[in-house]
Amino acid sequence: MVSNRFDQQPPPVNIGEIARLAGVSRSTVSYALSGKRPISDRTRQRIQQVIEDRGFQPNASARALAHGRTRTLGLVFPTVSRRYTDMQLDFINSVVDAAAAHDHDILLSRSDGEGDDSFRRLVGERRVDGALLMEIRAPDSRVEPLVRSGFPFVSMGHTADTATLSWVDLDFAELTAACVRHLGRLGHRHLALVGRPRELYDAGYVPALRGRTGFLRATSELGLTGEVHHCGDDADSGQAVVARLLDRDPRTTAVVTLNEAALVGLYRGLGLAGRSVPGDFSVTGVAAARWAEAVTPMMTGADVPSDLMGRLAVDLLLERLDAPAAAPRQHLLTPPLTPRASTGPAPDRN
Amino acid sequence: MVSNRFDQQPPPVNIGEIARLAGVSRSTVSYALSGKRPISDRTRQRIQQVIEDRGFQPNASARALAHGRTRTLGLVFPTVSRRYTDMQLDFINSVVDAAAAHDHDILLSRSDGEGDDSFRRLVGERRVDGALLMEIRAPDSRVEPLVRSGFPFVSMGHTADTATLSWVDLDFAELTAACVRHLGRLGHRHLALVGRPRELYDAGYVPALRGRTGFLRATSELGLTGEVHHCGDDADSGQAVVARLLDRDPRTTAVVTLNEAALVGLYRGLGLAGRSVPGDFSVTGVAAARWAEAVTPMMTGADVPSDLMGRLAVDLLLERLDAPAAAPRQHLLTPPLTPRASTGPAPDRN
DNA sequence: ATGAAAGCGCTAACAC
DNA sequence: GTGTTAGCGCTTTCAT
Repeated sequence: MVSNRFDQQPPPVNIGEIARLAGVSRSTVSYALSGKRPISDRTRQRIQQVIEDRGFQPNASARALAHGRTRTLGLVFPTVSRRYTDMQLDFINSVVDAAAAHDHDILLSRSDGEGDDSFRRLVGERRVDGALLMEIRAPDSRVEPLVRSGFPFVSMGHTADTATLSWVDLDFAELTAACVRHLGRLGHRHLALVGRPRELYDAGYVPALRGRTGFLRATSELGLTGEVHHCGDDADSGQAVVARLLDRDPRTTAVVTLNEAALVGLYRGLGLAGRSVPGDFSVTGVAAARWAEAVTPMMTGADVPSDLMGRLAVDLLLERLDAPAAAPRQHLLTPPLTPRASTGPAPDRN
Repeated sequence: MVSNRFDQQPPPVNIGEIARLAGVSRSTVSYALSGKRPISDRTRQRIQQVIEDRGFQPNASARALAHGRTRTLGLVFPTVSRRYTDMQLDFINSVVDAAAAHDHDILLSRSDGEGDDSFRRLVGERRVDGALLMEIRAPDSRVEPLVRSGFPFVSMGHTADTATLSWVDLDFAELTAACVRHLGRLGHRHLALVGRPRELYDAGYVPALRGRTGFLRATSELGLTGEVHHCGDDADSGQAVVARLLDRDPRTTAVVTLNEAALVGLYRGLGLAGRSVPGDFSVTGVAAARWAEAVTPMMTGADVPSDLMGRLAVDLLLERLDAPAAAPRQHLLTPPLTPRASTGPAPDRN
């Protein structure tokens, strides 16, 4: 046993100690802290003084046990996503900040539902008051057990149960459709969709699915051809998909992309294929502004408002916690296309 | 008050209920769960049965209060880093997984130390058993209060107190030096360092500082010129820094970069400046393999082992928790340069 | 305006 | 091998 600077663990001050030193009862200290009943100025000041002297801070576990609230929210990612994407990172960030603004903390968990240890700890052991489900899929194994147990949650993305659950989502169908219409107006007749990795579709990842639906519907409504392509979440895959889509339909003059991580590679691939953007090829889609602006020429597209979404999700969840009986609410967002420099008139082909 | 599916909150089962149904005392149930004292097979089975029937799971707050351990670790980012970098994302991921492997959860916090609400909740209210400090700086306002209070923590990156604290770090000085020596062997005489954003240096961000030191020492030892440049954490800044460094010393034929997010832009800038990699310009540095492999030609460099580092940090912290009196330990990692395609002999200049 | 006391749900020392 | 009981540190009725 080596002696070191960690030895001097200070005695943990508790509310009883404060009460004793201030010459009052524990309940008085508690009420002085919560303000839930009137305390004379004199006593309050004395208590305040002692609290500051001893640096007292109420123990969170005790408080949670007595009060029934942990003031902690769970942020639950499915295990399929091995790595977080940039967009998810933004969410984590905004969720942490939004929660902090309400004196809440965020507990991170990667789990798929009931069978999962982490999930059990989170909801079963009541480590958190509510959960935020990231990367929602349909069906999503996390949803059913939560609904059944009445555990409060908000999902990022929505499944079939639109009206009975609380969620925040981007209207991917409408966003891709808007991209298609934009390209249609510019005269493009042969489009391609650059989607997310095949695994996500197989896993029922909703945004990807809805994006595809919107794309197919819009192209068919406008009488355009539209080929759908999967694409890995990385630059190399983006580069590779260009060759595939030009091979599948050489007439293609524009793409709509839902894959921001592949964007850099997409441009690289187009360069290699001898297509210049936006001269003879247009690119648009849905991505964080940061990605859209990282490429040259910068991409025209719908910017994902991660910050807003994180904040809305936290607000919705806290709302549920405060009023469990109130009707669930939803936010379906449709950010406008931000015009940049990656789309132009379809090249002449006669 | 609208009625909905959330109304049916099931009565929370507790250990007393289980004891009653199994016809034993609460302590017996507790011991059956923990295995801390022998239980007859018959009783254990009966208890087990009831537990499964009612889906009982011990309440985490109560357990934490009684046992003095929350089984939660805090992951603390300073507020300066507005967004997480890719590397930090990898850490978050690996830390969450490593913690989960030991039945622990991760609480996220953005805070700079004592004055901070989030920090107070975390350590003051004892929401977590220990903390992992990300993005350590020198001086770091989070360190002193923690040391003073004897709160267990491990930092990613190390400050002056090398031997008395627990930390995991990359030997940035040695890594940049290795890059310089590599370039020196290839005949390059005029180098530049592409660093991190100026704010990080100003904030005393240690990896950035040590990287600079190693670069300057190695270049001077080898009689090479070496110019240091700050660079924002994004592609555009990477592109911009190329112009700056070629302007400062037009003889420059190689760079060492510590800035992975700027890498794509760095390549783009070199292309615009008419330098081909590795024909007439070499690029090397420290970055996650994913980034090094995202560029063409792929970057030769030291790959950051985020996964390993996250795991080591969690192990170190749990070690501290189990044996607070043991001497602190450290891991200083020096991953080897992975040869790829971005470095070559210095171009002839006569 | 304040105090006493009964929990919150669990663990563990102390019986037997 | 099992039960009894006293906490863990706080909140909140119920008294006064």
